[in-house]
Amino acid sequence: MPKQRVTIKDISGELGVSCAIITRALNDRPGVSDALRRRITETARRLGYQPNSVARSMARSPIRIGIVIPCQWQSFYSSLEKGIAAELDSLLDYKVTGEFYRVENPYSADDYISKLEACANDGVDGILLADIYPVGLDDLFGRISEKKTPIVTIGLPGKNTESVLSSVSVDSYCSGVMAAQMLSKSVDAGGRVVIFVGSRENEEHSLKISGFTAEAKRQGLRPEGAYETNDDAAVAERIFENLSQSGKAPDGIYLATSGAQTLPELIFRMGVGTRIVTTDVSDELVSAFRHKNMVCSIFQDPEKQGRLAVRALYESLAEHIEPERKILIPPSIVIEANLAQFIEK
Amino acid sequence: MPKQRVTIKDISGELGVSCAIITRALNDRPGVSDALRRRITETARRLGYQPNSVARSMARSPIRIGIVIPCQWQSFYSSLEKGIAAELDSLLDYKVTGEFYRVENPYSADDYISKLEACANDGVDGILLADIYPVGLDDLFGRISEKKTPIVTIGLPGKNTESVLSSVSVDSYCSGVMAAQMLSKSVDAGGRVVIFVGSRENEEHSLKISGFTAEAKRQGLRPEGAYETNDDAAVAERIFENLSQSGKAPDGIYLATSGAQTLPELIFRMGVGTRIVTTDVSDELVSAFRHKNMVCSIFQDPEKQGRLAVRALYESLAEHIEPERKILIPPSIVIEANLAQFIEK
DNA sequence: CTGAAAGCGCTAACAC
DNA sequence: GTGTTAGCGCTTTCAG
Repeated sequence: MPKQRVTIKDISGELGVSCAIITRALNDRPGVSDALRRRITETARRLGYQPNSVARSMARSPIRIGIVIPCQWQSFYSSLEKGIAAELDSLLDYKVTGEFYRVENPYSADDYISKLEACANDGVDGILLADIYPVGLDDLFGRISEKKTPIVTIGLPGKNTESVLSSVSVDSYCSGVMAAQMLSKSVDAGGRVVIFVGSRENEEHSLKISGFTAEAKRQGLRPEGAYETNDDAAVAERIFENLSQSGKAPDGIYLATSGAQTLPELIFRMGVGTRIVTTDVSDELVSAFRHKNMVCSIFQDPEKQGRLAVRALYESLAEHIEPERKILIPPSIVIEANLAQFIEK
Repeated sequence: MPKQRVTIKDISGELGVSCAIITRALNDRPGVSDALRRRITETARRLGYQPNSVARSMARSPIRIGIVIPCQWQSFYSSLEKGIAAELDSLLDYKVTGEFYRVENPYSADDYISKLEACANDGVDGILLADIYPVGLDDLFGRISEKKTPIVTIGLPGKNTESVLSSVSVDSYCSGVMAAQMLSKSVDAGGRVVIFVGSRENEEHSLKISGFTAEAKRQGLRPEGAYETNDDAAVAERIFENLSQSGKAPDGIYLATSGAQTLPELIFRMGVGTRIVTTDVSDELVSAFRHKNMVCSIFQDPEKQGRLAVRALYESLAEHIEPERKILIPPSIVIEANLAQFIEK
């Protein structure tokens, strides 16, 4: 019986105009005189009007989201896709549907471009673009036709960001800092530490290097280099063996890419004391957590990245809510005791 | 243009009955012949009908949730309330409203009972009950009048759980295990560790003790006792000083209650080497993270507990979804590097 | 440029 | 027991 919520009907009553014109005005659609539009927005604010998102999504025409994503090829992408699918699913009642466009060769910009264009030509209302690996999207956006379809990316889009509504990624610099701090709890002061990444060209990987190196120094450790594995387990293993050749294996390693998850096992077999911080949690990695050299993993929550990206796009499309330009997921620390929560999903 | 979603209209067409009777049947409401009810549920399943929650919440009458919660007295409760309020807020468009009943004296069962009854008498559709500290709810449920209003608790409800629809709490045993594992990364094998709790009578605290003690042993540490602080900082400090009297301060401490957050500062001032794991993140604690003795904090995410509790109650009330009887929040590890994400909220 | 009317999918109130 | 009607708050035709 108290103050009900304000509806457009209230505004309509207050102003003596029809509901139809009010929606148009409030949703920035054409076909309203400037004078009336101003009066409407004005009284809407005065009355404290908040659109009812439930009623809105009931009435509007369906929203179609196109998803351009590499074929599942790393565990990262399959989790990512799971998150995207989950969020799409929860938006089903809101008349949102997703259409997947799968990129066969994730190293080919051309493949991305053709899928992006196909997607835009199909007339989707918004596009979700999973990152190109290992480089940014600069090249891409220079070449695709200028549709005004909003794009949300997963992974940092590189320099050419004007055409991107929002990007979702992990806070990579923070990941690096966290790895260094965790290592410093198990490695004595003055210990030598290294970082392995996929490719330095990838902005997120280079941010991890910066964060890790800076913090390692601050913690009194000795950072001794960043190595590129190209996400090839064999390469990673070779590099590590070379490093240990001279009899002095590093005291700590931050394996900052989820592309070479077999390295920990090699390190255990070698019997060196190197403490390890890894990235994410794949099946191969699970058993490693029991080993004494394993410090923790830094979890990037790919599933959450997928969910947030869909949601940002939806809110922009449906509720006219401008998303943050850059959505950063804070990484989590995984140890043996809380491992379960990161794999069950 | 493919297959649209199945609606009750489709079922109605299929069976030649009205939509009204279909809702009744599908929502287990009286006034439908058993035969028809069966036919309806049958074809609903056959057609793969999924109720549209958006349309449903538009049409139904409002849902009122009563929230019985202590006056904010620990930081835990203010975060909890923030989470509850946030979730209620996001359910506004779904015609859900919350009414708060604040308990003045959280140590008095009588106060809880009177508020619970007031709440039930006001005719709310569901009740959210924040835990009684430090004991369980056993005493309570023995005495309140037997309304069938569903109750969701925050915190373990003790033995008398039949009357509780669901309980939301942190995974306390896991917290204990995590604390022990984190300490074992900084404390040498054979090190002596202790745990401080609020009260052993509190089921969650005693679970923390079990988890911590068992895992400390497994990690080769020497657990040397669990101490009750009654959430009194002065008591906690006195106990710690006594422990260190003989010149042998413990090598590690798990401060498993958020009630005595000033202890770390004392330990720093004493200049002993004791490594510290704390609980949650309060303002007093923030500066402690820079200290070398600080290992981490185990975050119980009170805000999330509040959100999940509201959601469980809502889904049960609105969507007839039976919640898990016991919803366990996995704790998170807080170190200096990721501190920000836990305080900004 | 503005309004009237229909309807999203479901539920509630009332007839039959 | 079952059907009919009238909305929930908003958007979307389609007239004017």
